[in-house]
Amino acid sequence: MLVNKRAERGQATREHLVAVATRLLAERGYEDTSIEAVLQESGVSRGALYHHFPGKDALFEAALEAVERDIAERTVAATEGIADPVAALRAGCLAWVRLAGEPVVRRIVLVDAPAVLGWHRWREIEERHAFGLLKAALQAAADAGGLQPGHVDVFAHVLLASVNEIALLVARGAGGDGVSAEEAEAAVGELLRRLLPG
Amino acid sequence: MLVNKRAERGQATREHLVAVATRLLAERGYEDTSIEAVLQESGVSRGALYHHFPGKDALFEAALEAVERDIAERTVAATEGIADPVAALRAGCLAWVRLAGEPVVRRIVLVDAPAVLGWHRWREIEERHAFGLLKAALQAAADAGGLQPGHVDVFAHVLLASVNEIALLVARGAGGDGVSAEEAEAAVGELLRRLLPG
DNA sequence: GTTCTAGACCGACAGTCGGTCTGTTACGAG
DNA sequence: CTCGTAACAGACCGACTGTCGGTCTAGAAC
Repeated sequence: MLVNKRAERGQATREHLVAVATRLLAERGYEDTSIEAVLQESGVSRGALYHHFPGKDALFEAALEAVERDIAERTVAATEGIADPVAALRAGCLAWVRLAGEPVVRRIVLVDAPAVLGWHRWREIEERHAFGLLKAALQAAADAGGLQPGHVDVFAHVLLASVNEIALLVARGAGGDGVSAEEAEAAVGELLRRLLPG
Repeated sequence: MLVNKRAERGQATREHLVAVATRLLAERGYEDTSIEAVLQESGVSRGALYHHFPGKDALFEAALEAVERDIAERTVAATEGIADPVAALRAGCLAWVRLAGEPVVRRIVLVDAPAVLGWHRWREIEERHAFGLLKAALQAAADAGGLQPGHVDVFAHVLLASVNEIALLVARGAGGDGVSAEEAEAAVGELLRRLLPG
């Protein structure tokens, strides 16, 4: 073993930082989460943090990656075993709407990420995770919906943006003036029925 | 006139600050735009700025309001004189996609606003401007599209999120790996055709 | 015309934050 | 045992946001 105890401990510190950062970022948002607070809550020193991450954005990006990996995994779990492409797409979208209701996902993935990393970089990361799954599922369902191959990419983006918006509507609805979870799921169904008729 | 020259000058200072802030915010984004820079570029003193705005967020919000007012006005200009509700909706969406291609709109309205003001407050402001128009247009077009009244609100959000996403896709496309303006406008047409069949 | 008021404006200052830099420690290779 | 290096420590720096006491001047009051 070239490295072992040392690398292990380093990895542990890194993961601990990401875990603490993810929690604080979800609670307070990027701007109101200070590096100082992350250091204090994690008990890690300033030097250690900057040894693992070049800056605050990088720490945010690591947290984002962790959240994305988690929700992508949970989304595929919700669709596995479904043979029909359209049904699988529907199940995936519903699972996504439910997941995006969690504050961690909402704040980090949907609200802060575009502003912190830029829209371009944000979509690059999503493409490697949940959005990649969605695009593949839509590709598989394209024939059934009479969707031209050239439109699959744009419609994948449209569908992603739509379910994200619906998830945020549900989150707002917790206060009363919004949309209930049932209404949202009905809306997702209606949306897919209209986007992919047939 | 109870107040005149004094209030006039105050208003001018305020508007000047908003104008300078809008430009800088569009160029650098919220995080990289310092109050210091706004002060320097505008020639206004620190005290004057904080006399007009309680903080950086408030200055951002004022800039956002100004941009929203502008694009709402330009969007209605693109739809006036169109009698058919669906055609008016289509024209409005196409106008919006074109407007959202401008860096000022993209950066301030679409990328930074949700993170700075929070998603909820963001949509409140949009509801008073461009989004309000869209919802009204969709309401008018609901019958033609066989849309249930209960779904109009959610679908208005879906449509807004979709055209925003398409606009951002076009902006990315300027680099080459994205979507051309023609493809985007075709996609908007196709989207509306599927959302409102009939 | 003098006085008074209040809103517009000023700029020094405090506190915080992100990031840097110079060490120090200890694991593991040779 | 020695040495190199990854992991860590924490003092420090420049920049930034927001505050606070004070100044100036247009117009009201008389």
